[in-house]
Amino acid sequence: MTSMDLLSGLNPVQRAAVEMPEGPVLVVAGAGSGKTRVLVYRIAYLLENGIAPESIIAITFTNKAAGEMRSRVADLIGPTADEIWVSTFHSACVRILRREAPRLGYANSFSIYDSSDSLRLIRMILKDLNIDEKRLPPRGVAAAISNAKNKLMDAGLFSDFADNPYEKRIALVYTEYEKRLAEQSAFDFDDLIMRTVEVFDKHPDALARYQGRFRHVLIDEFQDTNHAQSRLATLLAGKWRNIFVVGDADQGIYAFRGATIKNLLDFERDWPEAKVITLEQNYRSTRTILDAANAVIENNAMRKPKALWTAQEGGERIVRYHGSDEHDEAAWVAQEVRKLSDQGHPHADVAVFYRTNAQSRVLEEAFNAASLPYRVVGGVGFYDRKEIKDMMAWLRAAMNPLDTISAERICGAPKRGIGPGSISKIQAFAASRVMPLGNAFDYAEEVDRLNKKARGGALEIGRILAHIRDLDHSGVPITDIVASTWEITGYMTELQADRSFESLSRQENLKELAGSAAEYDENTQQGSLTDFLELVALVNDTDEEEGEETGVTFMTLHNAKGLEFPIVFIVGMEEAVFPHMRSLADPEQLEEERRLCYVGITRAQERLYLLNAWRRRLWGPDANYNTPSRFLREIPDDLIKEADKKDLFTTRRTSVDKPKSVGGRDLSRFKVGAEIEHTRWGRGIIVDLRQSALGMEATIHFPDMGSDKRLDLTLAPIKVV
DNA sequence: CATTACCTGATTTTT
DNA sequence: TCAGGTAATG
Repeated sequence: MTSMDLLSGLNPVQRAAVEMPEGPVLVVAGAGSGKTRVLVYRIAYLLENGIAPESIIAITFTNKAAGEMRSRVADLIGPTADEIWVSTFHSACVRILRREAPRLGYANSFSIYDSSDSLRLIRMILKDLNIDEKRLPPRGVAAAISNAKNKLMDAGLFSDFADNPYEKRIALVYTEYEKRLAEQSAFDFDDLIMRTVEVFDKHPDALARYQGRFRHVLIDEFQDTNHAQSRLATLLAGKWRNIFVVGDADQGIYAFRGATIKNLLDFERDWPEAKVITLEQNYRSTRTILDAANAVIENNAMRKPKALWTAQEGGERIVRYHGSDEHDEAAWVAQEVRKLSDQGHPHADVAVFYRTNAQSRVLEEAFNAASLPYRVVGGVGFYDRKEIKDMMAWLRAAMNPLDTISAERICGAPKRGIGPGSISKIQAFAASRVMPLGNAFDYAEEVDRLNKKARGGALEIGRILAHIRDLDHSGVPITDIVASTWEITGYMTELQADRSFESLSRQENLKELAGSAAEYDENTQQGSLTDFLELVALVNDTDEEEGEETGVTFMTLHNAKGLEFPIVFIVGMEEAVFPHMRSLADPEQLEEERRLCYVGITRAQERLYLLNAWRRRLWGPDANYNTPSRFLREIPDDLIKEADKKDLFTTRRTSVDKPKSVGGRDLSRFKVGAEIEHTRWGRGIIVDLRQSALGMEATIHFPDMGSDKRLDLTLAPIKVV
């Protein structure tokens, strides 16, 4: 491909950005102005001009963005693209640390602790230090440590700066936390960045290697970088000074996580010879939508003025609907989606955004009631689920015996007669032999006063871990290792013995885990278990949502960044919901909410709907009456059209159509109030029935057991009496 | 040691 | 509302 062909699809400004000579470049790119395009073409341009692919590193914020960039570059220039480092900050750092970790006294097979692992560790430390969780909430400690690490403040520095009793206590915990992470050869999320920087700071030869290699450093979404990340970028680009960053200060929505748009605003100060290019033409949205977005964002005081424009004229007016409550709001969305689909708009063209994940629930109910297809992106992470964490703990414990968090976890998954008491006995033994907990199971015979059951259980755990290691060494596909693990641990058998609804969905989840392992096996020539564990640690399931694009998409506004849809609904536009309650008191946080609103609005290509509810139940028994969001007031009236309410109630949910039979079993006799008999638990009464993803879920009260059970009717061994 | 029943407690966004 | 931790019980 010639240079002419390559660049022909770009406008003059985009093209100028792509063709910038070497040296630092800042591309200020408004929403929908072709930011990703510029990055992708820049890479292609560099390659065309003789830059070796392995000397380019492109860093994005999410795995999804990295994947997209990789495939778009591959589309342009073919398989050479594989040689380029296209990754997130975190995975780039892991890649560096896999090699350099020994310099920090870590094993190459280090574990990566996610936030729930860190929280668990912090709880243990609080217990050991005899600090009451009420005096020092673990979550707060975790947040403080995370913030510190994002600012490259290690425990020592933090202690030096701690000037009140509260901070001093946190400093104590932080110090111990770091010590234990090191003992367990584990990094938490924030460590991945901070400790990579530490390697570079302490070992000039390591820094020199990467600096020499990466002749071009490209960074997407620069406004979302935190101090540690921007420092890392600065270090990497330190030798060649070819740092090409793209960002939009108006779309910075991660300050709560330590991101600071200062990095973007100070770029020219940090790189005095920098060239700046501003992309202001929007190719995505209608004039109406863009006018609304601009009108909202203008209310941010702390902002450099910038106006996006579009060549598109007019467009549909923005539709407003005032729901009476959240159910009404959701039902209205559903009926409008139905109407749109009758008019020929595919469901996949529609997205519904909300501020918090909890809001998806009502929408799901409404869409189920209306039999409309949807998919929820994000929410409770797949890898956060118990069964997944349990399975991962087995694999992690096998690969990193120092990983105490995982070793403790597997003692109870499934139960083997090893309770807290036995664990501390084994731990004491391990300590006396200077041996990691993960290796101590094999020596259970030598542990003092361990009861018989625990002893046997521990020995079995030891055998299982050895077996997993064997499988890994003999190059067995990861899929088989995963499946073998849930077999030999007895985890799957235990789940299968239980016919409850939860158990079924857990089994499904485990199979899904095997599915992602299979995907890994397919895409990797010589994979290893460690490699797979790393992938799982850094990739959350929202990233890989290929496949069915048939339904309406539900997601949080944060998740929507970087995406676009012809038709967008934003629900819950009320004070205290959006802007979120926790931001109301602080002007800076409020501006972040406004940027979030800006992001949401600019996702829409053709039509935009903004909704609020007068009355909403957020948590607990009583409802909130919130005024409409200030962001609504900031949009000029002439861009907005009020929706009429008239046909709403025709589609209100009156009854849920339940399938007569699911999975070949006749369900019509199961009704609320019906008396049934269960082969194991005896007689019971159905107190609730609901349709679920997997079939029909019933809540059944068994008087003899004194408790309710949730069962799947298609599978549970029950019959109507 | 395991199970269960309560009982908190906390509720934003995520690599 | 709900999940996760803890206390009480088998």
